[in-house]
Amino acid sequence: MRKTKEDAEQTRTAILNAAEKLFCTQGTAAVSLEKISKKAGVTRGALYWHFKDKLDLLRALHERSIPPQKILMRTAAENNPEDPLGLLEQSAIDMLKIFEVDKRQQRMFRIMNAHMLDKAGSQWSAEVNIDLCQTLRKLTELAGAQGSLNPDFTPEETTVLLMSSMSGLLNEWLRSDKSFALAELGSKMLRKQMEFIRVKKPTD
Amino acid sequence: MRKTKEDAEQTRTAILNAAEKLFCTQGTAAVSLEKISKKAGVTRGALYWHFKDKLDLLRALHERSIPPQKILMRTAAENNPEDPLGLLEQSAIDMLKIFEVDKRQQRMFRIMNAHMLDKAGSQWSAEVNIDLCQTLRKLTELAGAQGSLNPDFTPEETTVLLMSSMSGLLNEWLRSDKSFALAELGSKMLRKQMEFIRVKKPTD
DNA sequence: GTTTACATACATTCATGAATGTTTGTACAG
DNA sequence: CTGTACAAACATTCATGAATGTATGTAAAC
Repeated sequence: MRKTKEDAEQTRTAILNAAEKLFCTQGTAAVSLEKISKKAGVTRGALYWHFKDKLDLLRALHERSIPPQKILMRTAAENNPEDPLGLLEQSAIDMLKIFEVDKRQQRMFRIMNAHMLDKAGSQWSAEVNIDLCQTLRKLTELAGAQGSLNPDFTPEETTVLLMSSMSGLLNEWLRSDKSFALAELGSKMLRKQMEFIRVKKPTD
Repeated sequence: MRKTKEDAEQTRTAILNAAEKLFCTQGTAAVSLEKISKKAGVTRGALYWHFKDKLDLLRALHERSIPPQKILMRTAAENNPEDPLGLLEQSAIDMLKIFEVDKRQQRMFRIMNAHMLDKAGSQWSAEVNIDLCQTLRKLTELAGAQGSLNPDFTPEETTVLLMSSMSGLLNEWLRSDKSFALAELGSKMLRKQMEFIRVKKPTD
């Protein structure tokens, strides 16, 4: 039997990994705690030692994952935006590149996406998305204030469009079983979108 | 006690309505057949008379709903496309307008979206989306063949972009609790997107 | 009288959570 | 350095409830 702290931590992560994969493929409701612990090579006793219940497991999964939105936010928050829209575009592209190769992010995206309805899940997801929306709003409003935004679109509308196209792209990529090059096509799309989001300068 | 065929049909639709609302707000896994029948004002016996099990209920729900994709497809298939991209744009706008006011479509979109993982749900959803993709592909390839497509994008890429932005827009609209005018903003976005999807004709 | 359209009752499965048992690491006394 | 006490890290067992599915009852329609 294992007893050292390293081994305990190893068990914990084994449980988390098993849960992540099962949740991703079968949904959070369909997979029992026994399935998870079995896949992790332990019993339910171990699971209940490390986690209070299924929701606690989900919370832990959510904690250890770095959602793609956070990455975008972090990049956008760190830099001082002298060119908000350019920063936004680059951050989004970076996010796509990371998401494309990070299986954990992909799984968590699926899990949290499907778990939106189940009461508790909406809390975290909503929080994350509200944070993201506010960051985007800040950047788009800054762009609007400094006159680099196409007057056809308000900052709010721009935020909605960016949120939609990004989440839609990720969803479509996963649903189509990664049938296209995410970062490549996404970058192309973003560049074109930025063209009409930016102010038209026919004669500068 | 009710016994006529009308009454039976009425009971059936009452069950479907109850299921639709509960599934939409709480997710398909969280709501039991008893909750559904109770909300419908009947017992589980009635439910089991009309439907084999929960999946059969979902299938019936899916059958009686006209998914927004179907509308787009129908419109696109009926008309003979002399201007594929224009037809596509108009069809998408029509879809948005209908979706914006049709609560049933909104609920079904939520349900099917959340049910993607639960094995069986993916079957129908996948079928619908494959159908939609193929129709879009047909139109975009036609546009490509007749030279109205921007050479920067292949027909496949265009299909992906349209699918992404549309589904993303619907998702964002629902998730933000309808915080913006769907058809209005969607039309604006589509018009701009079509500008860069269409071939640039600087000197015609 | 036969089938429809249910309601009621019951059997069964299954996940959960708690309670308890067991083994091992670890600290400390001597 | 050795035995002992205690707690961590699990495994095992059990009780409970909830959901499901089925079997049966039954009144009205046809």
